[in-house]
Amino acid sequence: MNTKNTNIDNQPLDFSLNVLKFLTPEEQVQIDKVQYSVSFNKGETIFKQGAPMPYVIVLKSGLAKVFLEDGKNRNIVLRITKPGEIVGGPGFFTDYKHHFSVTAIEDCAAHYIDVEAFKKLLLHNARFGLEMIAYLNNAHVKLYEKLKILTHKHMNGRLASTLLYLSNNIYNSEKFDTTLSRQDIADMSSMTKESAIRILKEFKTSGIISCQNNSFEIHDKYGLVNILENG
Amino acid sequence: MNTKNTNIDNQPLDFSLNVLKFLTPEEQVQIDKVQYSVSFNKGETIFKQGAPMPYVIVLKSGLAKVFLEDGKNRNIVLRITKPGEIVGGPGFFTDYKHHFSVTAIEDCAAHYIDVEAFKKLLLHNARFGLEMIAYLNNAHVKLYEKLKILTHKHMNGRLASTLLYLSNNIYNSEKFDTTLSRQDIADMSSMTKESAIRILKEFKTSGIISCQNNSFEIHDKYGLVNILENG
DNA sequence: TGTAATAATTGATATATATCAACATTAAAA
DNA sequence: TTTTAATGTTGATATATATCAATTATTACA
Repeated sequence: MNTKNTNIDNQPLDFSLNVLKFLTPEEQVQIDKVQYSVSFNKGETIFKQGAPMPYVIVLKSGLAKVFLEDGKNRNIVLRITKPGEIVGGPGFFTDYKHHFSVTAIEDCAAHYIDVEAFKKLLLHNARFGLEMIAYLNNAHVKLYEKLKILTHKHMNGRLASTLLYLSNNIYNSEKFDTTLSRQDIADMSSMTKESAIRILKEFKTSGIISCQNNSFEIHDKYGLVNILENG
Repeated sequence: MNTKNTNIDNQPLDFSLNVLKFLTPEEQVQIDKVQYSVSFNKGETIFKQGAPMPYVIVLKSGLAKVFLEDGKNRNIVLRITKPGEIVGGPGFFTDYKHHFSVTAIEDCAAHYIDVEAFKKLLLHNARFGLEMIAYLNNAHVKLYEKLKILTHKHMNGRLASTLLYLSNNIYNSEKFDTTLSRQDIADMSSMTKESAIRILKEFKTSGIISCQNNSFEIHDKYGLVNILENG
């Protein structure tokens, strides 16, 4: 954290963005009082796998990578998290620890919500709890997809999947600049950065994409889908 | 399904086993009325990935494998499910479809609970909902572990992990007979059956385990842990 | 019980992927 | 700007793992 971290000019939560919209207006006022905002610079750690989790975090602006650390030096980037998303992970109501790390890949702002206050809301508003279950289940299904891709697809397919994810889910454009490094892209695709670079070049040579430094453009989305599905 | 499938002599649910214990006595009576029991022979499909999910299932007896199908011919066995465990998967409150398949690996009996009745309980009993969230989060954390092992460990480590899982979590003994085939064990470890067989032989030769047909014995559990952690 | 079908095993080989080392480029800092 | 550090790129090589084909053991079943 740095000097930008402050809750002096605290920003209100945007309740339209996520399951928090299922809170009653009174509950929303109540939770807005106990939350506070923190800013992070690109590259800063928002929280760290294994650390205790006194807060549920809702990203307010910027992008962050959510990743598993394996104790050695290889990471698995599970997803990129966007504004409005709840990042607390499955730690709550189990061991109250974070089970993944989150690092800002752009300058970020995040709301911190006390986990006990959050729990109280779940205990008093069953509808909210139900929506939370739906939200968690959704994340769970996505993890199954990831597991299938990472274990049963070859490198080309895995990298195609990563590019499609970035284009469709994160940058919402066939053309995007990213602050992700080649290593990050490799960590999203479960391969070494050397392999990621080689396959990017292959894709470039075959005209499916173009990329230079941090600028990417997907020319043939169907081609990528085909590589993902058929090898 | 076969002639054993019947709800004529319906068995009552055992509420001590899982999150259902957080239901009130009245709710337990209510849910016991709408549930019914079904029996499956070894090898029978309990439910199938992609199928609609009108029921949450609680295994009553026997063991079943929970696995992802990738559309081709390779499966990922996520876990073995035991009596008392809720098997409904993350389909509920998302798309009401099953996101994995479940097949009996022994003769099984299962309780079927109407998913709408289950949902109603969640809406009326927030405590139950909270425990359900904890339960789902727990499953989520385990999936992270699996993801780490399957993507960052070599075959020896992955197979060691599978053997430890069977011994510690399923059969609760260093010595166990299993109804899992070599292919199942391979599917749990994300490798081909040929590779699984070769590594089992390696483990046998080095004296860490012995196995013949369906009988396994782990002689050096610490050795397996070491292989899992260090290669 | 004998026979067919299924599962387990082994070996030879091909392929996918990581590793290592060198070098180039870009970004950061003084 | 110059220098340093970090990141990206390429090629050569080693290794892990899958595939294929053949053989044997086990189970189901007529």
